[in-house]
Amino acid sequence: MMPVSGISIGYLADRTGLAVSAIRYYETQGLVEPWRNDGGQRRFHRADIRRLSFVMIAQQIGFSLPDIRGFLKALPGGRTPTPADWTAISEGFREHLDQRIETLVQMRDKLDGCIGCGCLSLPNCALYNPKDQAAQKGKGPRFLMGDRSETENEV
Amino acid sequence: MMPVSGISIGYLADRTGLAVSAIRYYETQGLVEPWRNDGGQRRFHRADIRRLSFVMIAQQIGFSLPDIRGFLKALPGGRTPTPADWTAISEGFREHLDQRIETLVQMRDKLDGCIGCGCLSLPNCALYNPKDQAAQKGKGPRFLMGDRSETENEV
DNA sequence: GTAATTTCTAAACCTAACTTGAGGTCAAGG
DNA sequence: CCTTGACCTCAAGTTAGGTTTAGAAATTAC
Repeated sequence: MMPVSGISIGYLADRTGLAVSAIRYYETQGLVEPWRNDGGQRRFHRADIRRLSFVMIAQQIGFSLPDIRGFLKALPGGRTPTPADWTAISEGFREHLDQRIETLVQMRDKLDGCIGCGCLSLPNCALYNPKDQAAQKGKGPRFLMGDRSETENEV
Repeated sequence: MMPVSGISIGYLADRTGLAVSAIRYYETQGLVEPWRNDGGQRRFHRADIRRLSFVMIAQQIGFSLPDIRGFLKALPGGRTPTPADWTAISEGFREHLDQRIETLVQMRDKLDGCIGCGCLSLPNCALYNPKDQAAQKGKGPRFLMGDRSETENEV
């Protein structure tokens, strides 16, 4: 085995495309855990290139940094994802993506309906109402677009 | 015609489901333009219920407040969208949604590819690289997941 | 052995979209 | 008249995900 001298933050930044400041920030968020050399500078594992790449991909897919920290912590020993880990995790990613897509498609369908009928009254409209907001109390828009029930002479 | 006395911010909040503070904020962003009564309190048009509902829908579809202000300003006289306006605008909304969906679907396809091949080297991976970031300089992850080229004994 | 880079820390700053708080006013009911 | 609730302004706080800055110390390059 070669000595594990570790790589510098600048090299890691080059290899991942992240800013040095971003990597330091990720450390505060528990996404990487470098050690320090004698001079007090951070040293990273080479595998952290892969680890941070994983972070970047997960972000693109829509996960927050706390989410991602959760994924990483769930791995045996909190290690950086191996190929096998990646296969398992990416299944979950796919489901997340599927859901996001599904939500948008539903929104699009709803929008098409609104265009088609032209009524603009949308009492059941999901557009402004992604998942839960509707059920809250008696509040919320009752006749969203166009409330012609009361005296409205304008427009 | 009845006198246009206008509605209060509290009533508008009730009808739209927005917080009073949010409506005041929207005013600072140029999304509504109430006038004041003798006591200095805001008075809104009844049509502003519809106007703010429009704002909420556009937000759900992914537009920023400045974007939305643009839509509203583009309308004749900066009026609240009428049914006819809505039909025209919603076509544009649909395109925006289509694009968002398309982006996610491409990401999903890419992800499927990564799962399938299991190589984890992703030199051309679009996942972390939504649209432009790749072209910048010589930077960026070169072998994203797993850079086995140099001495790497750890996983 | 210098000079030029890199890295260090801590705190402040940034955007978006709001909320909260302090301190004061306005309007309606009893 | 007095109280209560809705409203007012302005400043500061919030969350997410970072960036910027300043001054100092470590490392690398020549």
